[in-house]
Amino acid sequence: MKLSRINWVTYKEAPAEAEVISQQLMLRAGLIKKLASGLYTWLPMGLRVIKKLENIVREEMNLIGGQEILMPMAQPGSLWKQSGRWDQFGPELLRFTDRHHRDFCLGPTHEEVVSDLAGTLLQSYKDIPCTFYQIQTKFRDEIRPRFGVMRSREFIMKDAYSFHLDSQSLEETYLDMRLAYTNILNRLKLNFKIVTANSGAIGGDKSEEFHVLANSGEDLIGYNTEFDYAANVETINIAVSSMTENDELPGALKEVETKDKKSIEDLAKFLGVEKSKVLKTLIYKGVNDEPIAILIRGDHEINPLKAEQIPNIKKPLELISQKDAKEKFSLELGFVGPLGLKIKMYADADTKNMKNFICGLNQSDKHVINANWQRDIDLPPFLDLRLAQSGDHVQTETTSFVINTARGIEVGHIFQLGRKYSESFSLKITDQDSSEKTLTMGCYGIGIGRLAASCIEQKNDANGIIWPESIAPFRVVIIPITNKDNRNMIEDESFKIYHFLISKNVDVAIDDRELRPGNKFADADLVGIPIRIVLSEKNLSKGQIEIKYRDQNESFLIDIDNLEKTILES
RNA sequence: CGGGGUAUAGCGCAGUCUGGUAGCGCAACUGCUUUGGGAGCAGUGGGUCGGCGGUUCGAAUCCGUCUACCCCGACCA
Repeated sequence: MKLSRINWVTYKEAPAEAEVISQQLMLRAGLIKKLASGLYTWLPMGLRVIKKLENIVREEMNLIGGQEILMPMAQPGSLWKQSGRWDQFGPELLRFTDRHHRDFCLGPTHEEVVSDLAGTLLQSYKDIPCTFYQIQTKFRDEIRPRFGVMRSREFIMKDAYSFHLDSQSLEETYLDMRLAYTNILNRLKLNFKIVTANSGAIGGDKSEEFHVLANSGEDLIGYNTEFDYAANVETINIAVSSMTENDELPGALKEVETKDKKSIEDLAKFLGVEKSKVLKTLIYKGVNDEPIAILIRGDHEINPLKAEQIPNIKKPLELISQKDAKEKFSLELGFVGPLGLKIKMYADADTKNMKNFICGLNQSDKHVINANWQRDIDLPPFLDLRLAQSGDHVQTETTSFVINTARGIEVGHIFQLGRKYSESFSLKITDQDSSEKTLTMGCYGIGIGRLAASCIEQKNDANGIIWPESIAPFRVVIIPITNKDNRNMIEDESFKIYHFLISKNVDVAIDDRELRPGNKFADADLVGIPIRIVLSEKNLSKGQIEIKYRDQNESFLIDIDNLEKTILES
């Protein structure tokens, strides 16, 4: 490709709204253009990256026997009502009606459509197991699109669905898929972890997420490398209290003025204590308008997935509003505490060993110090209700250990769905013995745009993107350095090399634009082309050309005769 | 959905308080010079100042209203 023929514009400055490095560099390097919140156009240079990524994913899917299909993005609402997700999914599902007033939605995922397909395509035990996949645009009306293509509303995703007679067959395909995803991420040279996960809105039995480690990641992962353990903190059950019992003697319960100290942060600072000395009381909505209190240590956070297990609590978990608290239940938020509180209470297990703690007194601007269980407050049920933190102990079947935490970008998610959809869509086949059997399913997703962004998050420098060779927009760029006297000669030599590399199937671009060398170097670095070949009069006169790899600092000279060997073997 | 902010040339911004000829840098275009890390000189084009309404002799600027975009929060009482 001649770069003079691509409409490619680069910028020295990123738009002010670009927050994370991948978003800044994608915009600066002319890979994407924003259309509206969470909607991006892939420009010619950027789409080359996407197409290469898609092909890597496609190759790995085909290797494990996946069959590529393409399903519609607009989906009939009737299918979603059949699965029950029309009501479950919430406003992320973009709904609309057609001219006949029929309900439709834009597909955020395709379990319904593929189930409908499987109902007609799969008849006999001979038809399974099988796996369908597609690479397609999804739409999710995200509450807050962010970070460029990392969390956009419209995005490209590879989604795959497998059908089986029994869980053993499902497990086999699941493991194939797990390996395929591992291969994909390895081919992109990404540093990632496979973590056990919650299946969320998709539903199902077992699931794992693939997280690319990056500080800009939106998820928190608890891990222990020694024990080969990694899990989304949401799923981690905390086995051992991080707080051992102490023999502190109970002090006298005492009321304190705490004017306007509504947050734990302010309160702890005001009283000169650690946040862990404070018992936090959170009031959630219950199913029948009856509030429920959760007590937790001041330095801990509620795990919504665990809290939603509390009987009669509203799902999804929702705190009551300031207004309702005051008007309906006479609660002064910020000063609520278990002392004399008349509503149903549950406490996190880690509060059990707290002694002489601080809590609200259910009056404006007042807390108490030296509160103690039993003496002052009847024991509530103690449950594991909090999010795991770095330093927490995790108990597995065989052993226990301490975890660290890291941030991750969720690029892939694989599920063993079981029969959730096959039952609502009556997916049955005839078995060998002529009996009817209900199918079981798996589903597997990987975000294409998010993979591209992840690569940039993990590898970049002050000059721009450092792509892995497998997905760079071009693998090699040739830059001729000319002046008016040697122009024809240098360009001839450059095009000779260009055509030679094309004949060897090398993905090569030549920078034939009317620019000074500095601009060409800057652009090549910014867009992250892995190999740069520079032709200059000085080196050509010795029969040499200069090679520089994007991820190394120093360039080196080679004889032109050695070009093929150098490029093809690198 | 709640809170905060922004909207002026393709991008980054000033001008708004105190109403009076719409500016700067980068980018683009033309010419000349230059050609190993985002060139220099000279010149050129590009704006209904987010939309609508109001106040005023006069509005980017003041008032009202709508819209879009961004940030924080939406579980920390």
